[in-house]
Amino acid sequence: MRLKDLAEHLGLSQTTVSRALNGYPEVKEATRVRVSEAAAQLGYRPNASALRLATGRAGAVGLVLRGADELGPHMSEFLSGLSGRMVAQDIDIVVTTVASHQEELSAYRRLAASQRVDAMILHSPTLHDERAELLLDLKIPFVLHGRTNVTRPVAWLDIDNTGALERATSHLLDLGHRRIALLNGGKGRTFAEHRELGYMAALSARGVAFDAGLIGNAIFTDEVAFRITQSMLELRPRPTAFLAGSMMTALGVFRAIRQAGMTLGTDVSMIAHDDVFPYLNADNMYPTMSTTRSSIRLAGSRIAELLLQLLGGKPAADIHELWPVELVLRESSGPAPLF
Amino acid sequence: MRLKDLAEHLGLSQTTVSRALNGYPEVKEATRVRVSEAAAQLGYRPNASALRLATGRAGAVGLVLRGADELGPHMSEFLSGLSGRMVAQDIDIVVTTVASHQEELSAYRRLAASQRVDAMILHSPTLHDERAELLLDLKIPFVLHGRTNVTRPVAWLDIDNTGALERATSHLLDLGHRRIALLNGGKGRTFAEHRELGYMAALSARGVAFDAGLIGNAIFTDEVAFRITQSMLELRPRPTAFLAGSMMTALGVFRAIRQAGMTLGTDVSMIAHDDVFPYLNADNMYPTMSTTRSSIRLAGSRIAELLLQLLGGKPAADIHELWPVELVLRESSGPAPLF
DNA sequence: ACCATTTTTGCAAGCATTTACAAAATATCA
DNA sequence: TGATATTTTGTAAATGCTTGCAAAAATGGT
Repeated sequence: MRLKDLAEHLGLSQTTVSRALNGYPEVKEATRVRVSEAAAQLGYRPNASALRLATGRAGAVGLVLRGADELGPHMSEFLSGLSGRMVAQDIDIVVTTVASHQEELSAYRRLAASQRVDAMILHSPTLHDERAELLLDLKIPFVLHGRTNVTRPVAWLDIDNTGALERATSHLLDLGHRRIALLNGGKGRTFAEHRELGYMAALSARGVAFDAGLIGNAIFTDEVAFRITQSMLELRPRPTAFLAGSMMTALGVFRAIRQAGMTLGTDVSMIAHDDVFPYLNADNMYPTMSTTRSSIRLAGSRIAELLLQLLGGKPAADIHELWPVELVLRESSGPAPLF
Repeated sequence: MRLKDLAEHLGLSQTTVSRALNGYPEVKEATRVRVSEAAAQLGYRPNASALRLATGRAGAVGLVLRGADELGPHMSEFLSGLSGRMVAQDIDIVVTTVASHQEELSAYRRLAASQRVDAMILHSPTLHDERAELLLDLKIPFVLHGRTNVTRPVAWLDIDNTGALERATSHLLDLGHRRIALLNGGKGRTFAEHRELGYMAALSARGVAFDAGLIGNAIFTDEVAFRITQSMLELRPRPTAFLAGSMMTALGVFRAIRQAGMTLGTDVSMIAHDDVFPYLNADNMYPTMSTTRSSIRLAGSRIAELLLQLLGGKPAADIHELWPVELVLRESSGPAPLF
């Protein structure tokens, strides 16, 4: 069913039918109704390729994922939020996975040159991100989930990681903890650096010495967190509190604490960062988990919105959002133990 | 940089340039080289929309995901495999998320009517799957990951869930276990039904009574598995072995066993299904985990291949692959305890 | 009933590619 | 050296939509 067929069926020109369906003002109301009904009845939908060629818009946004580690629960939630909003505008999300940094850069070049997407989502940035520079050079609009240091204006949405960690760390210090472990993300990643900044700021505000041995930089998985926690618990004096970078990390820390015969919330405290996974509720854990919380799904749908604004012509320089992070205290964080 | 520009730059017609780049035989070798070099030099790539309109192919395949629960680690791995293969053919993967069954069906209709994709990937089927029927009605080619009962021919790739569970269950029976719990996927889902079939077959082959209380049907997450295991361990007589539907499930079972003060591999045994996640290695666990193993990532890349064959004209009826599942015995499965 | 507006519709030219078909250039052979 | 076969290139139509501009129809005022 092409536009032409529909037009013939109605005894109208393609022009009129097209205008009726696209809400142009110069078409008679009665005609519009007649056209809309016929279109719905016959299940007409414009051919996407033709529409894209005619309008010059790709009707799609791109998302590049590196390896499977980036395609974990965080990205899943984010993608849900993103897609939910995009589907309403009939904009596709084109997902590409790449295995290396080089592959990633050439993926952007490919997408840009073939005009497959109108814009990109850039995520998990490093402090100085080559990908952002490339996208700017390629003049392909994008919204950054996170932040990075570039001179040219960039649209971004980020959560206040520094503030979150500063508050969480301060709270643990208030409870008497002095040996506080930080299970952070990979070195160089902006969010991890920001978190470390907040952690350090809180420590130095109290004059508490910093111990590099209490910082772990790794991917956020159960297993990895389990190992790191195990070895940290063997330190003397051992840490009495843990800051876990994600809920997955928290599960690993949890396991290691239990395996060491200790009890979470009394022997050891923990505050985890909660990206709000529907299937991993901090309230339902034993003990319930104290968290710094910010919905990554919400971030996804908001970024979709920002992307639409960007495509609508709003300057990237005017698109910046820094979301505050809640600190929710539950049972896993308690006073430091007295040895 | 359009084809026209490139052609003018070379002093050739669009036709010749197009043919040179697309490997047609009737173009002189010297010309082809000259064109290819200029194209590479100037970074020319055909405009995707124009190419799609001209060829009538969408150059994309669709993947619809329901809610975030479907977008977990399994899908992530699968997607990696799929994308890795598709990128080589310059075929996009268009991802849509939907919140309800109705939304899902209309998503297919939308994709089909607008000819946004050449084919779809259908996954997580039920025994009788309405979505498969719809796709068949819409005449949109698809490859099914799993199996379903439809009369018309369907291309599919599945693993031998029945065989896997039959072997795993038999092995536990050999070790003397008589109360074996099955933590299965949602009721009605084909893979879950197939697994139950294998489980039942093994039981009845030994004349072991079936107890409905030992079967759990739920999503494969740590938390849910933890709860189910906890309550099952309170049964008297309690189960002495667990069949876990996924590695996430296994982690939950693990935790519940430990929390109950029991030891995995001696007090309780477990065999888990391992979809091979790079960050969750059965060999690195304590104790190491016995598994039924089949790489879901490999399935993803193979399905990409099958999809290409299907688009190449191979009849769906000829595209069926049933993969055997390995049984890898490690430390988590041992003899039944003597009470 | 006529003219001037205003509203509504249609014609045809894009958009960037592919690909029948025709034409030109080159090679082959007597 | 032509005539013929073969290789190489070009012309133009087609893909299905949008949209500038022109034409037709309806409306309003006198």
